[in-house]
Amino acid sequence: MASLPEGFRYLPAYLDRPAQENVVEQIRQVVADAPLYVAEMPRTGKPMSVRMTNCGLLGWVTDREKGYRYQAFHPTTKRGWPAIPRELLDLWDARSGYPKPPEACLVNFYSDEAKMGMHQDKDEVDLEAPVLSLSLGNACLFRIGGPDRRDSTTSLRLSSGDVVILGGAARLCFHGVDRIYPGTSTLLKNGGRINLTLRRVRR
DNA sequence: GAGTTACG
DNA sequence: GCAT
Repeated sequence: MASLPEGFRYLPAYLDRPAQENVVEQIRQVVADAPLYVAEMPRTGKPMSVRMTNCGLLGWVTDREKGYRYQAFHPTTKRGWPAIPRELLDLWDARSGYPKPPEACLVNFYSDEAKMGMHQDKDEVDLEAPVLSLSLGNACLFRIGGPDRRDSTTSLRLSSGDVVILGGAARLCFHGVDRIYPGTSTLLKNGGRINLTLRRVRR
């Protein structure tokens, strides 16, 4: 029986349905300004199955040439990212336990076929701040291990409205999304799943 | 190695 | 389908 790392917090059904609908509307506005795009793996240029965009002062991006990084503008439009919606800033204030505001909100859109390989979030300078994640739409099978890629892992089904926080020892633990469960939510009319992750990037 | 696949 |  594998155990979850210290600092991992799971808040099931943290947002009720009206609150989820509210956030989805805010994210629709973000996407209207900063369109979803297909990110590329460093060096190989292989496309990721997840489509992404960001809001906040900084956004996490990746492409073949420059690899993983944070930057202040959308890779396609070259415009600055839209602001993080107030509801998400409030969520951070309520649950992160961190005094400074988040600078980045990565918006990952998973089609019903999309996956995310096991990885660490380690492109932030400030690794003391937790990463706070909100799931919207179809459920997924989330998996988290330890700080070493070979560490044993635990799988967890995340549903719409669930919040997960990676802080403390969990902050640098490998994690990923093995599958989406199609048709498990009516929140998004066209299916799929949205994951929002709030991060503090700079000290 | 933020992908892909193969094997129990 | 799920763990690795």
